[in-house]
Amino acid sequence: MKKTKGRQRIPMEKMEKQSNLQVTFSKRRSGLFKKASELCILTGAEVALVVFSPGKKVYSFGHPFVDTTINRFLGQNPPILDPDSNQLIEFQRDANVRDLNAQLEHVLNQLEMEKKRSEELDNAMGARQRQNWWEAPVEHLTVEQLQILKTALDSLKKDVEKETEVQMVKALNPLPYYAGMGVPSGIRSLDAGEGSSLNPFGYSFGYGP
Amino acid sequence: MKKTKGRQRIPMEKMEKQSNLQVTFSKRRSGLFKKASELCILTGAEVALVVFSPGKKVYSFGHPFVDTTINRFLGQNPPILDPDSNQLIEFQRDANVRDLNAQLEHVLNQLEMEKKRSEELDNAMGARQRQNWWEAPVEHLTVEQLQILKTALDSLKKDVEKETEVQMVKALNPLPYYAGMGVPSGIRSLDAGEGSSLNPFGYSFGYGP
DNA sequence: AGCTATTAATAAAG
DNA sequence: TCTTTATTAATAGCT
Repeated sequence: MKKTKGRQRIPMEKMEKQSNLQVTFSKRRSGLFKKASELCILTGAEVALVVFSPGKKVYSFGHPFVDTTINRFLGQNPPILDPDSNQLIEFQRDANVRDLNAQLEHVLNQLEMEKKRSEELDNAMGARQRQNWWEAPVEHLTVEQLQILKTALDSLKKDVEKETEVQMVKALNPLPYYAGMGVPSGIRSLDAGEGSSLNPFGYSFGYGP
Repeated sequence: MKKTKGRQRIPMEKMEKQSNLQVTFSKRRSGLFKKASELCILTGAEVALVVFSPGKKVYSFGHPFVDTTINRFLGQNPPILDPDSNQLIEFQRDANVRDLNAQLEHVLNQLEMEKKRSEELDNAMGARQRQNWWEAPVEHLTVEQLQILKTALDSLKKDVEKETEVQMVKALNPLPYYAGMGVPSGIRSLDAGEGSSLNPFGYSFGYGP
């Protein structure tokens, strides 16, 4: 005997039952993000995907990054270099190292902005409201932490850049073309609640051996 | 007898055969856009999707519009927020810190994979081939550098996690902001060449020539 | 959060 | 590219 009715066709229209809507959103969002990442992996396409849930929580996915792709779409960024031909694995690896560098650069920039924003908050508004909210004047501490973080990232960035530079020289020698963009993708969610027990990126990639 | 082999499982990795890659991109792009629109219709979710093909042609989909959704994501166009809620700003910033953490996590994973790949290369194939390629046995040095990088990232990650943990506690005060539910959807493509005449959900490809 | 019966998506081939 | 299979993948309805 059949244990369940199994999948049933549903009309393509706004779901009314809140319960079903919620679970359907979760399932389909997962599927959508998976499809997006697969498209990137399979074809090397550049993708930016932003989704606001019915509950207004935001989820995003990007390859190589949400922001770079969006900026490019907005016509404000130069196109990312062509991955083109199938090449020696070594070169791919080198490209990936460069990607890490780019990614760190990205994170660094974000951090810079966060720091600025924190400082602005500290200056612009008194600590009163935030005290009410957190019961503690932790803003300065936060700024300091961010500063420390910033420093750490800076030195880290130097390391990566040094590494990258070496690799670049080696890679540029025998190869006539210049390429960037490798495997990396970025995904993030401002709220994991609706995303269930997914990894920090809100979704699991089929990376790895 | 079977006319075709039907669908076959394919490895989730970059496709090498250009012919297949092209057709796969087309098919999967269609599927992705369809899924995105279905998610909107079914759950009323707000979505922005931008895809650059391997050939750098761009396709986009948005509900209610690509731009509005992107702007909202970028925080440029904050939909009617509580005038007195600096909490929202605080929360946003906290969320961004969490994003940084996620990004670092991602970079870390990438680095891990790069390291593995390097080691595999060192073991699997002798340095002979790469020597021919680069004229120098620098592979070991690279691995070491990656190792150092890994360590640096690890400690950095701890820092961020600590910071994040603090912020999380403070931010456990979700504040979904208002957003109007728009009916219209918009989709556009800067290049119709790669787009088919398919139009399963009322979105159309191929503005312009 | 798991299961299973179905439907939907899609890799191959024409 | 468009159509037709033959399979695999996604997911609606339950628990």
